[in-house]
Amino acid sequence: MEYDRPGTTAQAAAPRRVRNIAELAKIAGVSAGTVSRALAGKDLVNAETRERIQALAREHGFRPNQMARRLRTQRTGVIGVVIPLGHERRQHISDPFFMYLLGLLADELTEGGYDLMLSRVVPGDAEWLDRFVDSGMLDGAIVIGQSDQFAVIERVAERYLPMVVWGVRSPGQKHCSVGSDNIEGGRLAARRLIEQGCRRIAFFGDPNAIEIAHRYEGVQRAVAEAGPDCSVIDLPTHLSSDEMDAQIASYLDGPAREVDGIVAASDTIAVSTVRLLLERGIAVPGDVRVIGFDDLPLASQTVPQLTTIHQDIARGAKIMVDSLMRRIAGDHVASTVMDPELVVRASG
Amino acid sequence: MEYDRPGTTAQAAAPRRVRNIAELAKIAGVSAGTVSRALAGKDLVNAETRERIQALAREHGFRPNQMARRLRTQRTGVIGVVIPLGHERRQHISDPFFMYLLGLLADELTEGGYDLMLSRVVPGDAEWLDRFVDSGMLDGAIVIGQSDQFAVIERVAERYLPMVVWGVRSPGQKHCSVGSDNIEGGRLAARRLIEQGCRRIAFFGDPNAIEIAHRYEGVQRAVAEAGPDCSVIDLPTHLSSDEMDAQIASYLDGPAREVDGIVAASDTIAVSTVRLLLERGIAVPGDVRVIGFDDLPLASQTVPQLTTIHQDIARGAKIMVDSLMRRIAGDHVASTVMDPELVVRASG
DNA sequence: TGTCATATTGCAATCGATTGCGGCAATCGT
DNA sequence: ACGATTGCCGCAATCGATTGCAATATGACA
Repeated sequence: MEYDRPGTTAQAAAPRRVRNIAELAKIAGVSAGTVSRALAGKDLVNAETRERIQALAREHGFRPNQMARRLRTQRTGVIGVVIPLGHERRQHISDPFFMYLLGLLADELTEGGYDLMLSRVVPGDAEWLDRFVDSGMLDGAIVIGQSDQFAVIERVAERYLPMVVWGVRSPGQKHCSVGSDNIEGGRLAARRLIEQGCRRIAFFGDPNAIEIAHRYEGVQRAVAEAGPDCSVIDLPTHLSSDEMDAQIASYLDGPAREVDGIVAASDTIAVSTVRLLLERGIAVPGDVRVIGFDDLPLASQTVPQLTTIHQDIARGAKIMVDSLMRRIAGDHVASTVMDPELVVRASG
Repeated sequence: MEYDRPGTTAQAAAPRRVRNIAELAKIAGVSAGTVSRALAGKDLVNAETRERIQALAREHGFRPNQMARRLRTQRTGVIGVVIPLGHERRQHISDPFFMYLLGLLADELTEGGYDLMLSRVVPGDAEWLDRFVDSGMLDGAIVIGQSDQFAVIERVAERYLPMVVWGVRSPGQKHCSVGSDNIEGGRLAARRLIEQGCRRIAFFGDPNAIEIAHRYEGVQRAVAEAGPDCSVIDLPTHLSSDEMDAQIASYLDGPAREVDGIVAASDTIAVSTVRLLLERGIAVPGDVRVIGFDDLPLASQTVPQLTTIHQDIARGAKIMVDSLMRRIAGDHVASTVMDPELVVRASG
């Protein structure tokens, strides 16, 4: 009574793995070309043999090598996503804004049958973006944030069309960007503070990134419009996501001690700021009002919930992917600037 | 006086783009093989010609096609990262835990010269993982979370070695996993609640994912150990990240009305829970204590800060990449189980 | 000057799938 | 019954870089 003869069973259960089309062709008794067509489901091959070949492929666990297919077809089905971390000392991808946008992009792209290749780049030289788009692995590229690499992006955009960038649109800019009106966003934030009675306002953020610079500019404009009794505190710039807490603390204990309103360049900064204020016994929004930027999910999860400038990031992701698809198809697609909105919650 | 003759200058400034090695070889007056070796920096070619070719490549903006190189060398330099969303209805990648781990993995992998290919998969059939690892584009694979796909992962692991999985280790398991002792974590959380005087405890999470099931089991054990006056409230299971708020609310207003302690299956759930409790005028931790799981950055950013079970995710990421590298090299690497720790902050 | 070692470079096969073109047989039309 | 059409399939070139081996040139040495 041998129900299970080792070896025999194993062999039958798991046939020798087929590694390429030629092998499968030999087994099926047809040519490689036919197998290729059959697996692709083309109707140039007889329906019967097509199914036979597909069954054989399944049985032997065969799947065509994508690398070869892509080399031949010159189409990779991969979109590269890259964040230039030019203005950041330490190198991490785990910024909540970026992660959130990345997730949305992944959803949109997989929807369209594309894979997503993630590359974190710390621009050491001027060629980082060239290397990325010339890698020959990409059908298109998405750049998240211009950081301080505007010129580099501009140069590459001139010769590489299927590229879309999250960030600001500047006059005369060549590359296709999608983003919010950051100046207007900054202005909205500062106006809100001013309307609520704030007079000494601080901006927490690093203007080396161009988007942040725009937000700061918006704040300055709103303050200027408000008249001479209203002012912006000048702060030392660098606010890396690395030692953010310590730096914010040094602001709060130093030059920003006198402020009654803070515009944070991002929700992440706002959240930390609120927490540090509360730890010092300073009431939010009682003593100091804080306004964030982005309106990430976390903005509504904190206590107090964050008053912030809403960017429609989900729509932005959709537009980016859409614009990219059309650029891949050869269309010329213009930049998009979305309107930011003030969302009043509890912190400011 | 013609300083600038249009055409001539343009041609000199931007030479015709070279598309492949053969073209560059023709320009350089050597063979394709030599160009390949020169660009790879091998010392088989004369130093002088090597530099000449490299200069030529730079001048013409040429970079070898990675697809072809990878086809030939059978090495892609790409690690695939996939999250199976088996137990989730709606499909989004933007879960904070996943995003955080992904960021860390990206950092580790890019450090080692690898690119990262992201794939969000909603397992429709049993072949999703086969397709992924057989795509021929990957040197290795990282699976984040076993979801309800344990069996599938097990099957693939038996024939595909370079794969590492974030999640639980079960007795006799074939695949290489890295994760925390979730049962112990659940127990730690419940013990803490019990020590603080809680007697009616609820667990918020969906046990269809095996890790969550383990955490729940830990909670049950601790409660059982605490004696008969302590109990766990039974809740309807599904808690998708999609409509989390509404579901938590329905718990709080329904079956969990009487609880004095809550173990949340993740910090995300804990944060929402705390907020919803506070909105109902229920004090945390005064009336109800809440303990999270993961200890994500956001756990220390909320008010009140979250008491939670700490997983050393950064170390986990490092170990995963490390294990994967060694598996790619052919080593057999065992699973890793890390010890979770209770971090007492303010919520519980 | 002849022989042999060494330094460079060229040649051509190779990775694995795709696809235009041509061939062959079965079927159709008259 | 014979030429024309159609359906199905095979052949071989192709995508672009890599690499083992052969070939050539150069220099060293006796």
